[in-house]
Amino acid sequence: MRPSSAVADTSTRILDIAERLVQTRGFNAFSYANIAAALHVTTASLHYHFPTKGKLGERLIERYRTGFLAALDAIDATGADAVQKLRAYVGLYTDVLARNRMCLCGMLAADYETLPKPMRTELRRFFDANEVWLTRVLDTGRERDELTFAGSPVDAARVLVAALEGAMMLARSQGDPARLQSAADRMLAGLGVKPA
Amino acid sequence: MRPSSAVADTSTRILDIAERLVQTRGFNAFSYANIAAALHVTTASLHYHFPTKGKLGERLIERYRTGFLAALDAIDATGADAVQKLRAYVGLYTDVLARNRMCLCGMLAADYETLPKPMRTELRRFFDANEVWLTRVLDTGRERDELTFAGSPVDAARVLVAALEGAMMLARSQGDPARLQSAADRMLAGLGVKPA
DNA sequence: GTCTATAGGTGGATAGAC
DNA sequence: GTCTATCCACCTATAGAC
Repeated sequence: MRPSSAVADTSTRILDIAERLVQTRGFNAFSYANIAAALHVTTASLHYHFPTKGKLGERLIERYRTGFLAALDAIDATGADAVQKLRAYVGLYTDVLARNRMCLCGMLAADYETLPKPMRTELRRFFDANEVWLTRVLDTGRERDELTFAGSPVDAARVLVAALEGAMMLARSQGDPARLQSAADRMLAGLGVKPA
Repeated sequence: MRPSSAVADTSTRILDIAERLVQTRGFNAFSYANIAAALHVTTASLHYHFPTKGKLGERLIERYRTGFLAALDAIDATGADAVQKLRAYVGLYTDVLARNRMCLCGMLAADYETLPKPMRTELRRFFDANEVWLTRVLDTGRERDELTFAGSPVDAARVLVAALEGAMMLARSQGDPARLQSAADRMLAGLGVKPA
């Protein structure tokens, strides 16, 4: 999920910086000039790698989704039970906030109305994939009596994502990062996960 | 909560238009030119009423909070029980989305890092006041056995707000407004509110 | 791949006439 | 209160040299 510490190529470094800017400021509040300054190059140089801001945005979401899904695969690979998987899933969100960032796609969801169509499509893909994974974990977990909750797994998955995204935003603006973990604990409790 | 249908003075009309723009596009994606065009005046004229964009933003949040708190007072005035109050509270959010808007303060929470200090202060005030009301309803409701939930009322209030704000954003970007009500129903069920 | 230079547009904001 | 005119900073993007 985090950029490699090895020296990366220019495109990657551009994406790393742009990602941080979107995660903190939003898509409409950063510029090529911001990236150029951080990278000590000119804005013309950036356009060689990403012809338009929209294209840069598309690659940003695509890469974020890939990294996120890789993290979900890694959780699956541990062979943990549903409870442990959910705790690890929540950890992906708390880790982002711990680095003083918001979820890239949560930020872009707020910017949705102003995004070019291809970015909107990429954004939907992220939340769809996220939901698919979470729904499967919830469904399987309940079948195995590791989890307890009423209603459909997909609805439970959606409200969990919503609560995490919302809590992250509110935690920042209320100046209290601990509220994210607190919200997550409550949501997990509602799924039959006992306090750690 | 909605602008009066009677002819309003210029300052009010400016706020009405700016409010809609922020609720759909965010604070950094609207301009004085947008408002001027909608109002058929020049941007210079707008600066007479609101000297800076930051001051306009402050008044926007202040007015939104006042309207929101008035709506909460109206809910209290009905003398309804906690269950009915919570349903009415959720209705405030679904009404906003039904008008193709986001919560003004949810949008500004995403823009938080880029906001001038006075706007940040106003924003916190909104969520604090919101939380105080909701906490009281939850606390009283549980005392009277109208609600059932574990943990502190304030934590329950916070996660409910987070879920509603998050669900509103996701409902829009996933093109499925019904997800907000669905998320709300789930959250209320977790507070011991039986399906309507 | 990165640069200089620049285009063409939009941003928030102000001075001063009416 | 609203206008015209204008400032200057910033924006995304391109052309063409190196």
